[in-house]
Amino acid sequence: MPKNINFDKLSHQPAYRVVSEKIRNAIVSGEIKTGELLPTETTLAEQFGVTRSTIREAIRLLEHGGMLGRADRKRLVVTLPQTDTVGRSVSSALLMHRVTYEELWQVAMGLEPLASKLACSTATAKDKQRLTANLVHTAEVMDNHDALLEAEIEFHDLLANATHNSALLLARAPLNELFYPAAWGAVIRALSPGKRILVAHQHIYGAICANNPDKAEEWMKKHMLDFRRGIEMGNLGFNEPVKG
Amino acid sequence: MPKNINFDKLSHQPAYRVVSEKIRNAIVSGEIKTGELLPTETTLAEQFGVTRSTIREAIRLLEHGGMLGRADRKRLVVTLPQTDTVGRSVSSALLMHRVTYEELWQVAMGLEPLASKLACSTATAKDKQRLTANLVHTAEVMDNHDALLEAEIEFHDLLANATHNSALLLARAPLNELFYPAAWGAVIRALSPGKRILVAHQHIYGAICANNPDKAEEWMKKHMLDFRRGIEMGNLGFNEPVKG
DNA sequence: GCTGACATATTGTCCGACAATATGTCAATT
DNA sequence: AATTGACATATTGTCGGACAATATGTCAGC
Repeated sequence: MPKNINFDKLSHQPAYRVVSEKIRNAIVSGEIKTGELLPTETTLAEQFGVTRSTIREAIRLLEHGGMLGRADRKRLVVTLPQTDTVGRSVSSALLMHRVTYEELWQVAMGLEPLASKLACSTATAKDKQRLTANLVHTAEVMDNHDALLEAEIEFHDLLANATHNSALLLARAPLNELFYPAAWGAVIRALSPGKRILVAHQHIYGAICANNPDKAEEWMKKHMLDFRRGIEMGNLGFNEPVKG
Repeated sequence: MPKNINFDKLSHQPAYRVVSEKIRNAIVSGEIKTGELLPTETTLAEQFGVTRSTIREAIRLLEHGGMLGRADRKRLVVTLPQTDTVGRSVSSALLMHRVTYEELWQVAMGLEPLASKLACSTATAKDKQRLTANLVHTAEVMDNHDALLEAEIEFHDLLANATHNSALLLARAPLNELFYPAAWGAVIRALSPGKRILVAHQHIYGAICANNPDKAEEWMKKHMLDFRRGIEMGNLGFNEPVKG
């Protein structure tokens, strides 16, 4: 009787994938530090024992994630993935999943008040200064729909940055890219809520400067609920998929 | 006096980037639907008027985002990016940013109670059935550290899936991959809190079945705070960077 | 010391080739 | 009729070499 040999399904990974994974490991493990130049394609090809074409495909795999940037448009340099870079691939995924405004709003309801609360204890002088400048600018452009939208988005982004929590920044990246531009844009065009927006922002900012986390959180919640009412009043299709 | 001609700094994007972007647009705009096969490399090369190598590099750029998968290990097929696939690149980014357990915990504090609350009204019978099975299994393996950790992670994942909110799922993907395995793992090994975990899960599950969002949210908060206390009691380096 | 010419290095793109493998076709066999 | 096997075909993975464009380094000349 023949032995029952158990062959494990051999996983024939293409070479460019293997190479890519090796480079990726070298990067996240810190073996190649951020800011350092990646070896040239030819030397990489020699080291891994493959052709330059294969190396190039492996590099492309990583390039999209944002961990590789261009130093001088020639040599590649290891870079810290920026929020917006990573956010773009997440946003693509969400668009393909036909994510609705409602779903994004729910996430925003979870993250934005949290950001407000955290920012109270983490915001630096520089952060507060940027927020101040944003408020001034918002007051100036209150009647310009496009400029107002831009200022509104910037406020939320500055606030999130003031937490200095990279996990939070990445988690809310799709809000910047998908949710606010489309949803706030619609509300602003339909209702011209410049005044209401500014007042809410001012209260949030005030609470942060007063180091009052609860109040900051509460006002951000109000702000988001207010926004939701705007969507509903304008009958703007809260349950429809976001269109990129 | 010569006219002041204003040349805009021409941005010489490499061909593989342009091609990649065009394909990406075709995909997210739905021009190529999910499940459909991507044209073969040679036809793409003819259509875009570039070489196959260039096409291949363009494809690699998209492949990492998870919007392209392999149908039969040959032809490429357009696929819905899975949570874990997208999550992996986010996790890489977070690792490079030297994200701390504390930061991830803060995000978890924002998203997990939210998931509990939302799941009350969205969980299907199938979802609840899966949760039940998880609870039974958790009770069985309560003294096996590895199995308990796995069950604990699965509970939170099932809960999040029960919201059927893809934005929320993507936002919390790094928790599954980075936070829970390392942090919960440490707590479980140090304190053997199997009983406490199970009780908390049962309360959350009970609140969902009773359609009591406030209670579900509250218990999840307790659960997360409890976990944090565990970390602090064990003196397990809450403020250190997560090691991948 | 600065400038400009020149060689060098590196990437972007092209071309052609071949092996491995999945798919389709069709005849032979049971 | 259904299955099998042989064979041609299509497609991807990998190779090797080639050349243009451009950034970098070097060195003479002013």
